[in-house]
Amino acid sequence: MLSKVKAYLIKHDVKPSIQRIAVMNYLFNNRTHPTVDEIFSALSPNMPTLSKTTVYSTLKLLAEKGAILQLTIDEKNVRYDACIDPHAHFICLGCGCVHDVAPIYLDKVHMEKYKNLNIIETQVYYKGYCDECLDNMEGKVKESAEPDSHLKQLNS
Amino acid sequence: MLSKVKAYLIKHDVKPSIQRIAVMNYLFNNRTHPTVDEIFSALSPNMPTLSKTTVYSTLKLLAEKGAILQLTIDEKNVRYDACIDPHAHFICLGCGCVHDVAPIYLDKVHMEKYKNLNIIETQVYYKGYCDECLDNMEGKVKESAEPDSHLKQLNS
DNA sequence: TTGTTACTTTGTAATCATTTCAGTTTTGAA
DNA sequence: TTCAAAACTGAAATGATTACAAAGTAACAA
Repeated sequence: MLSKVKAYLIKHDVKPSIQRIAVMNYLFNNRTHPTVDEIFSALSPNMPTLSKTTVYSTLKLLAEKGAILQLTIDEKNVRYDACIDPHAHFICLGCGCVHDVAPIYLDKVHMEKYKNLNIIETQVYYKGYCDECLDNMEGKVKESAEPDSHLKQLNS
Repeated sequence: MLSKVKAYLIKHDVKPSIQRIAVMNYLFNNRTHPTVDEIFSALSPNMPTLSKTTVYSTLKLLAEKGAILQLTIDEKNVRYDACIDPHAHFICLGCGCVHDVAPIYLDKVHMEKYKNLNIIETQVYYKGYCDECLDNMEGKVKESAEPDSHLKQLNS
């Protein structure tokens, strides 16, 4: 079962230590874009000797090797994503949850124009309020929470 | 001269104090996406009583009111941008410089699909190496600095 | 003008995510 | 088995950001 994770690490030029397998496996099974703390807290009970420093260094290594994505959509905490296929992210300004938002394709003509920029990674972040939070607001705070001046939709 | 800045603040429902005008004016004149520290260090000499806390709270207020943009493209520091028109950002993984990358238009069909997400802000971040850094590399480290596994271009 | 009230600014202290580092353990090749 | 390199650990340091209480300022009515 974990041999798949092991193979994945090796494929990405990461030596598969117990700790690295545990972190990578957690990310495969938890697509909630967890923070370092969440990952550490989840693994710690079953791995009492695990150090948070190791979680930090492992995530850094995995991101460097392209095995995972590092998201800065949340100003408070860096989040990690095992899905490295092209897709965008949505964060709810109410509850802070982060969702995948399916593959995004940027305008071909536009991308052509910036070929010379040597882009090796693209991040698309959407910020707004999820359905659940909107329901909880029920019009009362909604207005003040969404000032027009915040509207910056980039669709043509 | 500063009355324009003043009017801009009032337009965005921000009371124009001396400090707020100074911060906003700095952002208007410095389109380098400065960090809190850069803004504070630049203003401090001419405003010896200015507190860094004030710079923090002012930037937070301005962003909340939609007068400026808050960028999390740089993992180290939050950066601020006086230009609130739709545009994307590029950060150089070598020197850390941040450039504007002209307006980006996301695929219309795609956006239609996510109308229900109540998106009120969109951020598009590109990461790569600027020309200057590429020149300095001259092929030697270039290879190791750009592993294929990092390639995640989102253009179709 | 004076008094009152709310808002803003200031500086210090606290917080919290992240990094550094030195010592220890593990791994893997000879 | 031995040994050097790599990985892990935990404590301490760092550095950005926030909390907070006190001082200053603006608005405005009496």
